[in-house]
Amino acid sequence: MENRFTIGLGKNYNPHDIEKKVKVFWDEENIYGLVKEKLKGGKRFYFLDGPPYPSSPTFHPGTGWNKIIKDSVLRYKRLCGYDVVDTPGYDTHGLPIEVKIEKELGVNTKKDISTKLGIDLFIERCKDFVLKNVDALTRGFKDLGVMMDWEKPYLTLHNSYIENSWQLIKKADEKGLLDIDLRVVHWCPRCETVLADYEVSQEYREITDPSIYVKFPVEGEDRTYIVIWTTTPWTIPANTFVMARSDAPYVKIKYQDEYLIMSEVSAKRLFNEDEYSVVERYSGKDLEGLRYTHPLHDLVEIQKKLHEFHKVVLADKYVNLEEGTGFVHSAPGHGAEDFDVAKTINAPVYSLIDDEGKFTRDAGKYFGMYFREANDEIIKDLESRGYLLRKGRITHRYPLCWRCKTPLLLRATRQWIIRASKLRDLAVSEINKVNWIPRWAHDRIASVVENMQDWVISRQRFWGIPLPIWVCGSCGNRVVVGKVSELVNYSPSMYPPKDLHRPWIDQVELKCPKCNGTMKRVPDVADVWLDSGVAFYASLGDNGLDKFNKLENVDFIVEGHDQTRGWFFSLLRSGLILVGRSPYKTVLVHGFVLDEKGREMHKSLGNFVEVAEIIRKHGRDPFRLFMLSSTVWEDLRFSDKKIQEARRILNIVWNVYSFAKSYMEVDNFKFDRSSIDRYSGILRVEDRWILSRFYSVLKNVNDKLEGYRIHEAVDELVDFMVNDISHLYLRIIKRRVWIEENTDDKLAVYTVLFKILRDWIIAFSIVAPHISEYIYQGFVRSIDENSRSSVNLENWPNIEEYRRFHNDELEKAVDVLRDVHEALLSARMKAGIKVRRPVEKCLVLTSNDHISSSINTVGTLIKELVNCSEVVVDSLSNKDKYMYRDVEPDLARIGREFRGLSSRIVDFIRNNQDLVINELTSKGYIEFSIDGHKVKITRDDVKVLEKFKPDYAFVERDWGYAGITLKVSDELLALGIARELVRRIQVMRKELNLDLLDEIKAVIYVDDQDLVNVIMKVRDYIMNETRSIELNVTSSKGDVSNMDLVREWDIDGALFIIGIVKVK
RNA sequence: GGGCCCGUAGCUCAGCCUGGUGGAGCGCCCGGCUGAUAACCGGGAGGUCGGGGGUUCAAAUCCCCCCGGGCCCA
Repeated sequence: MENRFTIGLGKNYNPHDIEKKVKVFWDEENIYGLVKEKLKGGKRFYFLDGPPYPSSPTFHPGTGWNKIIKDSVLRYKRLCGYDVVDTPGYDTHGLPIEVKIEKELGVNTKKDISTKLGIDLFIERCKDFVLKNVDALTRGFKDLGVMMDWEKPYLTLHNSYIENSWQLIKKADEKGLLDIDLRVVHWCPRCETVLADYEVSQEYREITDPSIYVKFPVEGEDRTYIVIWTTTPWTIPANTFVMARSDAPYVKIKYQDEYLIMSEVSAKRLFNEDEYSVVERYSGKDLEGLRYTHPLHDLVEIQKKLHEFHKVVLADKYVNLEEGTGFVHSAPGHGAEDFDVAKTINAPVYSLIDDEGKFTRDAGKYFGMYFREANDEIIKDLESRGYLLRKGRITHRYPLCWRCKTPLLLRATRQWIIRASKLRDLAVSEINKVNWIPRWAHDRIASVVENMQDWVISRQRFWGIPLPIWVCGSCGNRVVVGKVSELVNYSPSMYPPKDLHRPWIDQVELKCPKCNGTMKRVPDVADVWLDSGVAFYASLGDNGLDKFNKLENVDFIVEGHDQTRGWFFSLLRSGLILVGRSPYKTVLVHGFVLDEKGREMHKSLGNFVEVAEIIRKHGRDPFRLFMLSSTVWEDLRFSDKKIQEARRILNIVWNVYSFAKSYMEVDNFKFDRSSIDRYSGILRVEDRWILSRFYSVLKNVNDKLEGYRIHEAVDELVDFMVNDISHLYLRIIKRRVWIEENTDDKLAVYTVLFKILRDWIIAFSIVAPHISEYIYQGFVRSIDENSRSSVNLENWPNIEEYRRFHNDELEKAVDVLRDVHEALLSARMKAGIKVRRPVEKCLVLTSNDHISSSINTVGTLIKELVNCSEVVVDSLSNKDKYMYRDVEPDLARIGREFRGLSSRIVDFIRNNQDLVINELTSKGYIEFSIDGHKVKITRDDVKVLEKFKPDYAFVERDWGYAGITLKVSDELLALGIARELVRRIQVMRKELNLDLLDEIKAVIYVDDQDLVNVIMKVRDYIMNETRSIELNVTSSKGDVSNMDLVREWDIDGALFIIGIVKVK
């Protein structure tokens, strides 16, 4: 049945092959559908996908990481029996897409879209573009093995989504939070729309602007001026007043034949000391109300209305003395601070720039000029009138439009806002109820929330959610619509448009309930943060809010840390407006994918790596393992080498299952659930250990996954497979499974091994689903006939089944075993004795009770691993049995101290070693006389060396010594040679490509009758190990011509000729 | 300018919350294994734990300052 899932010896791990087959299997068998069916009615787990922006058909590796993290969590929850909400989403509206379509169509202005092209065509193109990209992205995500409801994603462009989103605005209106207000906003004159502060901050660039000092004539005083400084001459026509700082020192100076008023520091900065003289001093307060005449009042129409406000206004907050003149020229229509101050003095707010960035009629002479291009003209006019004090250029950081790189301008406009600042306190308390992982994510959102501002929701564009606000042309009454069906209430004869986008929705006119007048929709669309912010209920389809209320809250979201200020915040804000609380319970934050050097990956930097390319090169599972091993909330450095490492780990996984499968298959082993009980009485220490160990691993993995510390859980799983199963357990049990009969002992091993391997691969499927499915099909299903049709239909391993095996002491004993094992191998190495050669005894000298009792527990394993006949634990106090001490005189010291007597003293020490050592250890010194001279030797004059008796090889560790005996009995020698011969014959079998079960006849020739006799003693052993039905050992060169393979071997200097032939 | 994260072996990173002789993998050098074999095992070299100060018997770990990198915001 599982031809396509072949596992076994000789089959290598090939990710591409495996992944392809598994994908076909999942599709053909509709595994996703079966999983959904299985989980239907289970506990709900509401996961909400942060919708990526489909502006391109390919995605960043970071987006891949994002989806893979989500996938691992969802897979875990499904295996645990949760009926998960796994709808993927796409954030489909917004200007970047409009800009792309504009480029495709070759239109440059907003007006072109509405007049020449037609909004309907434009919207259709946006939609087509988005849907095409959504398709491609979905294929890409699916290809990574991400299991979500790809057939039914939520798109913010769906009618149901738009309709759901309207409820937020309606709710805001009901709560009295919706308003229309004059706001100074960043405006892109090319896109002709407002930008949110958030959008502005993304794109500051160094640009060069004029830097001018302008003289504003003081009213009623001859040749006297207030001096201001600006880098935006185009705002001067809109100047309304001048701000000063009350506590700052100002001066009136005489410069040439004029009088200039400015801050004291700026005078010093602008002029040399001998160029001017101070005429009068003021503090800012003294200057309050000082009136001036606008320098271009006769050229600018609107200035006629502004004359009464032309005076000095105190505004300490907004005037800094480090730059400029201490006077800030203020145009309330073009500066946020100016706007604030204007309100306090009831000054009017005029913006002289229109949507396209051109001066309006109010600007008089400058009417029709583009704002930045008017700079030169304005400077020229100021200069010709004698009002320009200085001019220069300055390079400074200036905000550009992040989509089209056009320099922005500040402009007062009427915008729809939601007064979110009123919800600030609620927000602060709500974020404390959310589980932020890691904890510092809370601090980050806190700093965002504490500054929560009113939310400008309107955008003057096309491709977005239309604001559901209708205003009456006659009486100004406004209506906010929360559902399409409500439209009919206002206008019974009306058919709602099939598509709720502009321009179709614009044609819907309602009858004013107050005056029967005609109500038209406001032309704006919504800020895209409204789109994604309402996803917590809008993504749930028709009547999303009702469904959300049933689910209670979003259980889990995870996005990159850039989304703190983005989606996490916008979801929260929308939740507060609509349901008065945080809409999510747990937030996991993940890092960014950077390139190898830690720089951001960008196509423009040339360090961008396509996901498709990674998959082609390494495979999906290695990529997933690599990403899921990385600390979730820290940035991840992309690295080919690390992916290869991940692949190597998967290769070990593969080899373990391949090993297990080969043997279980040969023995026709079948697993059934009761067998673990049947064999529990005869389990060996290693079996009990690995079961206990798996309990501990499972416990840690569960804890870590519940806390979303995914990378730690993955580490734990991988470490268990590589270090506990592959490196230790398999090595220990190898001999037990080589036995040919189906002994209970072997069946017990198989049972333990199978159970653990089955449960492990189920757990691992959340990390590497393809190889896990493949192994589940090729290994688990062929040995356990009661298994499910897919690993995805399994249950998460039940830790309770392992609890009774938990034995902490045993686990610690095996830690000791590892330590001692390593020390003993090191001792063998020191003595130059290969592991293949058996030794008589392994010795452990220690006074550490934990070490000695542990060895008593696991001593049999040491015998197996170190290849010795006996393990002896002895107390450290008995070490004299194995070692002796030498005293080595320190010649330099003794020579210096005793001069002529030195050589005789040295001789004495060397000839009386025992005496010297005893005296030195008991008293710390020894006295004797040479030629009647009294000599006192201390510990410092000699070195005491510990040496081992020649029969032993020891190494030192912090707990004592580990060693082996070097004397070898004839029997052991024979066994050693046997293992050398076995190994060579195995190599030859391999060379002939023999099957595990094939039998051979063999002949061994060696020109030494003694060796022949030795070998004859272990002939049976050799035959058994090599599956030989006949073995001829001889010292006479016989006939080897009918052998399949003949080889010469050099073993410890003796020449052996071995021939083998396969039995047909 | 502010908030947060990171800085540990040649490279990539654990360890830090809860102070007690600095670890792993990769790479390198030497050796071994050979019925998992394009796999595996052992040994070795390699660290001023970014720098400086403080607390403490004891600091990679806690506190303060500084330097470098990143993210978010001004």
